[in-house]
Amino acid sequence: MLLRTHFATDLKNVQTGSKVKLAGWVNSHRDHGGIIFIDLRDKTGIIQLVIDPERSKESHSIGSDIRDEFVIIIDGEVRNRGTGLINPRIETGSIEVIVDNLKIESRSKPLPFTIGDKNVNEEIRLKYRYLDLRDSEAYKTFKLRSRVAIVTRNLLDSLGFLEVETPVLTKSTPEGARDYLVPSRVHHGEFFALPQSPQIFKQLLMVGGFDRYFQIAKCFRDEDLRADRQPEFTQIDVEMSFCTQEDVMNVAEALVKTIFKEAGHEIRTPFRRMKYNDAMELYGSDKPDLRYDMKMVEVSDLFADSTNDGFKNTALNRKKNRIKALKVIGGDSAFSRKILKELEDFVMKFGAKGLGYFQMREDGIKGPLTKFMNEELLKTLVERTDLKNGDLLFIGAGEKKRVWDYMGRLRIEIAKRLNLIDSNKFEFLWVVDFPMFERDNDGNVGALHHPFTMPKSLDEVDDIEDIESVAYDIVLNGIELGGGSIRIHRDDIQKRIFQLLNLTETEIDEKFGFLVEAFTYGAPPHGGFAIGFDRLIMLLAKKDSIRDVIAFPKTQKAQCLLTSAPDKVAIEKLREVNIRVNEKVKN
RNA sequence: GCAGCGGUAGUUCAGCGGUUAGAAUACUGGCCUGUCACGCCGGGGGUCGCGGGUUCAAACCCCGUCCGCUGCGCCA
Repeated sequence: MLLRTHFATDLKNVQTGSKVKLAGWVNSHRDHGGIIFIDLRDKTGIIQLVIDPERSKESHSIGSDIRDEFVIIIDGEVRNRGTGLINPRIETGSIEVIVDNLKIESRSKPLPFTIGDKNVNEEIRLKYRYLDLRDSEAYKTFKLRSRVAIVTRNLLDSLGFLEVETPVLTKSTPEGARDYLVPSRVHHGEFFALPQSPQIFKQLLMVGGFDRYFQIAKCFRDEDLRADRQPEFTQIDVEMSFCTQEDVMNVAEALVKTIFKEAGHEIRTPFRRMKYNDAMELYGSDKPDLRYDMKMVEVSDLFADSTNDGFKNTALNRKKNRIKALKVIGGDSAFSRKILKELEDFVMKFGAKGLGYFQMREDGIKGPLTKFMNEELLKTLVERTDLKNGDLLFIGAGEKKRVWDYMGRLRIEIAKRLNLIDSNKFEFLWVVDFPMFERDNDGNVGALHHPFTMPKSLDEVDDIEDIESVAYDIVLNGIELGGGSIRIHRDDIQKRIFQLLNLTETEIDEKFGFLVEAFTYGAPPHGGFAIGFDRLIMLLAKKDSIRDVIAFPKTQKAQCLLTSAPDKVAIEKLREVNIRVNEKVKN
């Protein structure tokens, strides 16, 4: 026998007078002493139940005991509500179900918070995540997530991609993020690592001749969290053989287009493209938000002739430094002295020594820096930046990476403050031609993308940072949605890259020997991409936090408040895996 | 690791050195046959995150600590 015949909102399409069986939660109840109203909720929505003692005395006596969030199962009859009794605020507001038989299936204690109340602290909502998920908006979000996963599988299947699962217990590799480690019971003192991505395995699948692979893969990185970063997350991982960068981009675009269509958005392909270097010079970011303009303008040459030694010396070393101007249309009136100070403090957090500015007024260009420039230079500056009355021009000067970074951040900050961002827009962009290597603050050379990326050339160059790679990122509205590259498929090139990354022969052999060896047995040229699945859903669902699109997310301290994981384990279990825990030592 | 904000009734908040710590809502007892956040009358409910200090007196000031959020570092 069925426990229910319909979901709540199905009843819109049911003949009045039909006998139905319904099941769900009591969303709210209104007991008038005589008649009782219950709003019954299931995953589809709400339907009003009426319990009338004249119809069913027994149901009425059970019904008077009912409280919110009880789980009930009822038999009843669908009927139209009388005139003036229609509730336009619910989908089923013109009908109701008169109850003939009522069963309380499961009782509920008073809830710690009201279902759907978004003002409740996240801490309490995460502890009772199963209650938070009862909200219909959460259901909608996860329905979207499910749909996107399904269209992803269908599209990639239709393009000849094979879904393959790669190991979760795998090998720790030296580069990249911190690994989550899993002790081996069988091998004393040895550990598995959880994969940061299936990168190496998917390349080995190409060597295995699978030609086209995909996976909706869980990835793990033991790094500190952000609003859009969780320690375990999901990516759509794709790899293909005998392909060019164009082939990979076509697949990625087709996939993104299909996904957005499923979410109700028609988007145009192909996406715009921009070289990494242009992105940095114009927007100070490798993931520029193109929903608003505000490009940076190079003004080093003008300051080279200024009478301020600081600016002048910065300007003269064009290889190392930049002086960038950022125009804010109408910014002179929009930004008070106090706000200018706030913006200066803002950029100084990111290493700026200060923030210069010019103001365009009725009677000419003003500002603290005008005294260092002659009329001719000021005139050129106004022309080059197309400065109009009422505009403000910010000037950032210093080491180029630093200037790119803080002026890029300033651009975003100003766009937020002036409401320049159209939240309904989707601006896609391919950022291409990434550098192969990058030096960190200590001067150590690392791979910008990852060490399996094909360099455009390994010929001798002045600076290792000048070597470009066949790598590309998909950027949407200033967020890195995903990225990929053409990979190295030759053992000699792969070895050379590891050497340039200062790995010793022994390290290469121990950590990546199996990969390099695989390339000695006939490896096809290959490449691919990965898209951050959670971030993608977050954007489509217009959520501010990745936690809203993950069923059981972790807090910023990487804990699960629902299960209290991670947790201590019994000493016997530790002994079994040959681990002893040290006392906590401060510093 | 660092910075900012927050932690007071089940929940959301007010109180910011001086009676017995309040409000709304939730909960609960009673009444109520057309409500839809039902209504009306009554009732109960607090480790003011935790520990220490200053003070005649601390939810309030100081120090430490824990937790949550946002960001920085970190995240090939």
